[in-house]
Amino acid sequence: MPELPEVETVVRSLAGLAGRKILNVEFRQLRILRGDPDWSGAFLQNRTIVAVERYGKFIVFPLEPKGFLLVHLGMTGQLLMDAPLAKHTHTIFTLDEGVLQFRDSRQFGRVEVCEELPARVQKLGPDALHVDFETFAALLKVRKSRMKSLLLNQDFLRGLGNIYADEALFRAGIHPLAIGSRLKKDRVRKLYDVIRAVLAEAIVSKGSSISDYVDSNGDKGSFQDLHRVYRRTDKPCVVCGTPIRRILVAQRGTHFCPKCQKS
DNA sequence: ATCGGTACCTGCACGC
DNA sequence: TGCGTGCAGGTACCGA
Repeated sequence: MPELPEVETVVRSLAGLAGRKILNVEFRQLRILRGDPDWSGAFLQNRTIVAVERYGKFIVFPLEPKGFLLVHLGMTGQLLMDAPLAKHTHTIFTLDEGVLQFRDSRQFGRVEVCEELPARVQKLGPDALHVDFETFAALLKVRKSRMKSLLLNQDFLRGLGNIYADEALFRAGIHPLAIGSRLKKDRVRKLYDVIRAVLAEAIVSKGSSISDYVDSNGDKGSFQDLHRVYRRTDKPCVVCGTPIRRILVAQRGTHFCPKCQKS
């Protein structure tokens, strides 16, 4: 669920945590903790949260005097401030002011404590919202995979997921099965521009809430009302009226207009 | 080095 | 009502 716009919205809603001290942490479900619970709990105790940042789809809490708390929301993860504990509350952070909890019904999300950002996180591609055009074009030029797979690949570009990959390819008029390295420069430019546009618009709408997504105050986003192809199978294309098709690419539901989107 | 397929979970909508 | 099926915002890991 949570892709770049949703994670950005959560991060912004947690900005007030800068300066808060972590007094105690309770790991109720160890599956979602990456690392040793005793070490992680002891490391976090009495550390101060310096800031709340986004790294692709990761939420990063830099700590003083050192280290990081990382949270990935997976498909259904939620970070909530001062909310009631619930069935799927897996981690409870007691702060000097307030309580932060991690909930995740599907348990695909992860909480991780580290002294340095792990290599697998550092090696992710450039951020989808901040990459410059020349870098984006150069990376795309050497990729032979299908565009949909490529946009989902965080090692290529970090931040996009299933919703915004489909929405961006539609806006760019590019077929999800098109091969990256074969795209002409003007189409690459168009794709670059619409990726930034759709992400920026989604952030303004505070993300897309399909079923679970909420920010740390429990508020839903509204960008789902502005989706043009995602989960609009058989509905008319907003541009040409052709029924939107759904196919599987890389095992993910992929929505596109067969008339507007060309290889 | 890249790529595709599979596994990991719970919950919901749907058809019978 | 209940059951089986398919689907869901993600990533890690495996083998080709």
